[in-house]
Amino acid sequence: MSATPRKHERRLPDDRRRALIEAALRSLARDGQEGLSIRRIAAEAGVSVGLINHHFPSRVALVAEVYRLLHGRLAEAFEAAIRQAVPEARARLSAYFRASFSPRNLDADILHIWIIFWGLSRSTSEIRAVREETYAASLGVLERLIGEVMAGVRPHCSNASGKMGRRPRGLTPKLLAIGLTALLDGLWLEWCLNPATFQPEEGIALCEAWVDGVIERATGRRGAT
Amino acid sequence: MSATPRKHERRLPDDRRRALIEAALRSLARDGQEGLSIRRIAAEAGVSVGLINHHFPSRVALVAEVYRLLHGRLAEAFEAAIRQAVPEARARLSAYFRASFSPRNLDADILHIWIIFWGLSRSTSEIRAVREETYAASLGVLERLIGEVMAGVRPHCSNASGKMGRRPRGLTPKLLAIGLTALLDGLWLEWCLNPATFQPEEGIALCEAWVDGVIERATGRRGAT
DNA sequence: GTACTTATTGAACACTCGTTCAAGATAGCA
DNA sequence: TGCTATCTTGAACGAGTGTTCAATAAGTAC
Repeated sequence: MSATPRKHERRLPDDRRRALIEAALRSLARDGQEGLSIRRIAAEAGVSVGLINHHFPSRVALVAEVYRLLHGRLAEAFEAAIRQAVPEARARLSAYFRASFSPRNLDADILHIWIIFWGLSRSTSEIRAVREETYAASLGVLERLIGEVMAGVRPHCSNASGKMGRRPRGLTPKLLAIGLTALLDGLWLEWCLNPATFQPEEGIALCEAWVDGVIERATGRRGAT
Repeated sequence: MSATPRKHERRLPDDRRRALIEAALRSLARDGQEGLSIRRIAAEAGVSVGLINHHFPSRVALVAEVYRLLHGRLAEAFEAAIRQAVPEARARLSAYFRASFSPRNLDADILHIWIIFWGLSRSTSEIRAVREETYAASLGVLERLIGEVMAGVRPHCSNASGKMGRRPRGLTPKLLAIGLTALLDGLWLEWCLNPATFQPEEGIALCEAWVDGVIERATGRRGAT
């Protein structure tokens, strides 16, 4: 009646790689900086230390894959939220904000991982490269949405007191996307350092106000009533 | 004829402490995360490893002092810029932005140190406490300026902390200060991760647009610019 | 059932880490 | 010129690091 006394289980390289990446993500979420340790990742995956270097050329190669996985999950969640929204660009931006501050994404343990990645990207060119690649992708999504809002879709908010100032020059959709990304990153950062600073709905309100105020002004048009 | 062959120089505790804090700051700026090492800090200060624990109870106590020093320098620079500006609150806010993106403050090596502090504040309560303390101080400065801009109050008038005016959607000066801080932090972060993403004057333009658009809207008044 | 490929193990290596503490050096004071 | 207080040194310690690699074992093909 004895079960097979296997000492370990062999898995296909692709399966094992994915399992290691996900274990590393959990280790990072659980232990922060210290979760980067090969031994902790191996323990989290239920595997010996040596296995990681059998599937990844180095530790940073694994971390880079964790970066890609985490970005992919977030990007997928945001794009799903956008797809489910009303087709107007302005409404889709709102959906993006709601997704950004939804309980599902406001996970301090996960958000802290970005801080670790940012720290690594200074000295580790491989991590820096992944950051560039994922930042450009995120920026592109926002740039397109902002461009659509500026181009023709009427803002659904009204501005009772009508006079607009001079049209600010040089606020291109790309620069505005950089600004909005900075605002979002800054709010995420503050929220994960101290969730008591503001409420999620206040974060959304700040983003909405940014769009209503800054994009509308940059477009040089009055808000349609 | 022979110079005294002293093996080391004794210094007063306060002098030595300050020298160690400044050496730690240089070490952090030079080597990033690895610059946190006691041995690197000691080498940067031209001192033996053991001395640090003679003047500081632990390594994090020293790092906390570096945090305070760095914040103090930045805060001093910003407040000097504000003081030198025209007394109108809006102009002082602009001076704050110009100081924020001046070449003197846009030092990637220094900005990277904030990332290290943010990372430490997750696991180290002492660092987290310093972050709270300095964040609250920075926020207070911006909150006061934003409050004055919204109220249309001149800086020398005593500012009663009563109601400042109608604020349609709960965008209080404090919440707006949180948003502006997030925008500034996000822009600093992106700039130090990749200085090629935007130019300093573009960063200033984004902040100005934020004030012109968001604060104006929150106040329910038309633009002052 | 045997041969073979290779996923997996874990000890070993050569570091770095923060902290401790006995021993030594220095400056002020007598 | 001692004497003394204490600033300073640096070896030692125990623990942790990423990576390497010979040995092992699991699953597949024959």
